[in-house]
Amino acid sequence: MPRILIVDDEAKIREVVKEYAAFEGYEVVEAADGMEAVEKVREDQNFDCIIMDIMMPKLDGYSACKEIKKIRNIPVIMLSARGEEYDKLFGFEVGIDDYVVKPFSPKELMARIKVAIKRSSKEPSEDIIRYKGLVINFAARDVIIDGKRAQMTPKEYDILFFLAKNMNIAMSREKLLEEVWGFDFYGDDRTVDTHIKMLRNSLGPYRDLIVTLRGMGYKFDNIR
Amino acid sequence: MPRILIVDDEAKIREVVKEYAAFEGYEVVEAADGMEAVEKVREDQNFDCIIMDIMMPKLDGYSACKEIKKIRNIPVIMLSARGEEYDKLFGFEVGIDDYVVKPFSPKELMARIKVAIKRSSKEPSEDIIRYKGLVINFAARDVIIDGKRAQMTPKEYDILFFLAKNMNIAMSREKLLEEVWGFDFYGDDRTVDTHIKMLRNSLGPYRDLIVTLRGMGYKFDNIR
DNA sequence: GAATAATCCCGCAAAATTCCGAAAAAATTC
DNA sequence: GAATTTTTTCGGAATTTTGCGGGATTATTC
Repeated sequence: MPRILIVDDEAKIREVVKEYAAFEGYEVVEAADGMEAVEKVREDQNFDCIIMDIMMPKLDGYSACKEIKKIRNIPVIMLSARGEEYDKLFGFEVGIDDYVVKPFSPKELMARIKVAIKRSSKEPSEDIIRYKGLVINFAARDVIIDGKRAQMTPKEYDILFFLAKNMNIAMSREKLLEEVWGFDFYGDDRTVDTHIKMLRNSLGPYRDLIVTLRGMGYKFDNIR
Repeated sequence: MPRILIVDDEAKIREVVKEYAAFEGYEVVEAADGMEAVEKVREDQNFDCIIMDIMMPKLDGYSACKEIKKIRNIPVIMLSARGEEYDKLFGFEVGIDDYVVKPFSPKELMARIKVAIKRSSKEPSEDIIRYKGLVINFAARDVIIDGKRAQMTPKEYDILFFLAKNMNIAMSREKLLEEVWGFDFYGDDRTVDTHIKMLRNSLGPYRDLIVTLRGMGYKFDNIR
């Protein structure tokens, strides 16, 4: 269930949005001003979208948006009275994602929320990649295969991480040598083959995720 | 200078948009209906944004958008009368990127165009060519034919990628040998023919996209 | 200095490339 | 429009390349 945060000093507007959003299946949290919104985001970072008025006491919508974006890149949809400067509204330095004019159609707002969430969910975020029982944790530098931690050599980790981070992107041996070994490696191309071989062995049932691109190189591939 | 395409059957609306857009520094191309828009995109693919009405003769905005997205992922902003179904508008299966209600504020429209262009330019240029059920993914180095991944040899990939990247441009055998094989290839011209033959077999139902230019060479051709 | 990792080497099987000749298709000439 | 020439396509076979497994050697780490 996606969570959205509605920020407005008018309780009536919050109420309307909440009602529609609940109907759409969102969990709604309210905030009465920008300050409160920033605090809520700080406490509990997993909002999927924020709807925010511009004119608010304590901290206005622009400034609140800027602060929130520093914490986490949550899509922000601004509400404002007609006549505001559009240039400011969409100012990318503020980071506003979309914008609805007051008085607004709740249906339109809901549609825009949906789009904003969809769009943000598309872009890569996490530091963890999962594929079935394979979990690659970049930060922790470990790999879990069907619940058990995989035992890998440093090079194997490096190659796997590099390929996984560039998922579905073809990598030539030269590119791999450059990126994983470093520019100052003057060795045989075939060294890559050997390490891929060992990596595959370490990956056990997921060995097929590393696919060979004949005459070219390798790629990490989770498609099909 | 960014190029935008304005599609509407009312000349007056096109005129207004054109005026504002010109002021913002855009190059504007007009189309009077969906069919014309699709054709324009096919001919000259480098529009940065498309503004399109929904209600139009010949081909409506939805269908035109769908067609255009097959050719290339250009951001599309829809114009429509208030009261349209928002769900449909933002239907992701259609691929609409944004939406403005008629009668609209030209300033708002300009702001949204700016955002749409900025957003699309930010995302990693998708390096994907689509034609009906054929998807060529350069980065992943794979080709999908009607949902199934095609199995191709390195040379077949290389030729297809080269021809697809130079879509609708005639390529002599010499040029192909030079670009795909490399300058240091001293073999028979007819080698190209054989590989084209195999490539066509691999392309199955899309074999006709590789057209023969008698006495000259080949080209990748998505027209008709 | 023993264990572990990384690199290199060799050979085989499979895959890919090239070449060749014949058939087919298109263009040209009569 | 038939015959001829040119060009392309097709099928197959010889040749070359490539990836990978096994294993040996060298480097690194504790």
